[in-house]
Amino acid sequence: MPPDQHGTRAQQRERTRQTLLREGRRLFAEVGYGAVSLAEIVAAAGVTKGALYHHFDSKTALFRAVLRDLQQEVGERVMEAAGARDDSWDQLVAGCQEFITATTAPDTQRIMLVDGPAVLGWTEWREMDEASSARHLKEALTTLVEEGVIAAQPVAPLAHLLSGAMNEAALWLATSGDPADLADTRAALGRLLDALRVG
Amino acid sequence: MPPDQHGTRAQQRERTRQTLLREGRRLFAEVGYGAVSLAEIVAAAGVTKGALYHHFDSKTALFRAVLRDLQQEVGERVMEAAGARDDSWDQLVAGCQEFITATTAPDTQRIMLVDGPAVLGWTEWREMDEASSARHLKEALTTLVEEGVIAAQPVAPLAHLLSGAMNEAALWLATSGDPADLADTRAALGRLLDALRVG
DNA sequence: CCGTTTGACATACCGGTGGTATGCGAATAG
DNA sequence: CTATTCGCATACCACCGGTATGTCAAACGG
Repeated sequence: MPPDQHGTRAQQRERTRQTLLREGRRLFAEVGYGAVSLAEIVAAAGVTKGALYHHFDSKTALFRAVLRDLQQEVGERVMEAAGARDDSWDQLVAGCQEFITATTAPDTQRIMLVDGPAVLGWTEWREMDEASSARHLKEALTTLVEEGVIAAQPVAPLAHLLSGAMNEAALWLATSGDPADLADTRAALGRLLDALRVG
Repeated sequence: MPPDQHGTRAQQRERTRQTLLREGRRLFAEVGYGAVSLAEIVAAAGVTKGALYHHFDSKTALFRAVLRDLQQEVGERVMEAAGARDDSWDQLVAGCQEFITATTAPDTQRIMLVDGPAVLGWTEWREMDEASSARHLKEALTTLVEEGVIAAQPVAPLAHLLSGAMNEAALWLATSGDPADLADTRAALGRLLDALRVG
């Protein structure tokens, strides 16, 4: 009995779970958490409510799982963009720019930035954000303080200010549609970041 | 028939309406929009659902009215704080600081910053915010650009970045509880604002 | 190979929710 | 004094999130 092919059972389970997550993400993004019913989600996934509640404890739990995946994806994109640079300062700037780009996708927005805090509560949302992307921001700022690139100061308030600024900017850019706004925002953010450097 | 005392009728109507708004605001703030039912609201107000739907079209409409009042109050506080200063630059700083102070009240937060965008959608929430407080921020920045205090640049992206930064900061400060965080945040925000000044 | 068990779902059902249609009684108008 | 308006209560509905139970094939032990 080698467990080489412990197979069809767990495979099917995972397939169903992924389908639920996929359709849930799509519908949450399209119409928002409050406006989508479990009946719609399970219908789109081709299963029933029984299947959904077999995989997730509640509608909120499904949303939480969707959000976690999304944040992980964004976090990886940010880390990848930052990792392509050598200088600590360049890593910060690249990471911030990539974050805005990644979260400007309209689908992602509603889940990550709008419904997330409302559905899970701001505290839990913050913890999840911290675990995925805000942590990288804090680490980058800490490194820069240690290197003396930016003035010595508590990094937590700074991280929150910057995180909030980028979130709101991404939200705005998604609705503006004007490509010039993206460039202007990047420029403005760059100026704000530059303010941190020791002169 | 002078309409001097067109009286008890409209008075009672307004009394009921205000009671609904008061209890609605309290419950929305305490447990959040999704977790409070209309039954609870009308029970707390001492009326029935018939009364609520006579005054408001829907649960969302009641929330919208509550949010509008709240934003107006915050907007007035910000304008008052700014009006106490003469210099344009001081007005901006005072207004920003007052905004953070005003929106750090835990009750206000959930309605204004968390549930607001999720319930009404980010677009409508932005329009309402624009009408109450973000407009003042834009105007202050425009004035400062005209006066040459800060570098010539599009004010819209800047306003969004700052607005988002302050929103997130207020959210964070409400949960941190540490008074030092407030001071640190003000200092950090001050440094970011200083970055805008022409050297 | 076969009975038994497990587990991944489907089905049936429930209390409660936002929303609506209607009824009613007092304040107002004429 | 009658008619009408209107602020609100009552009764009711479709639907939603959540639960309890049933079902049938895959996994397993012998």
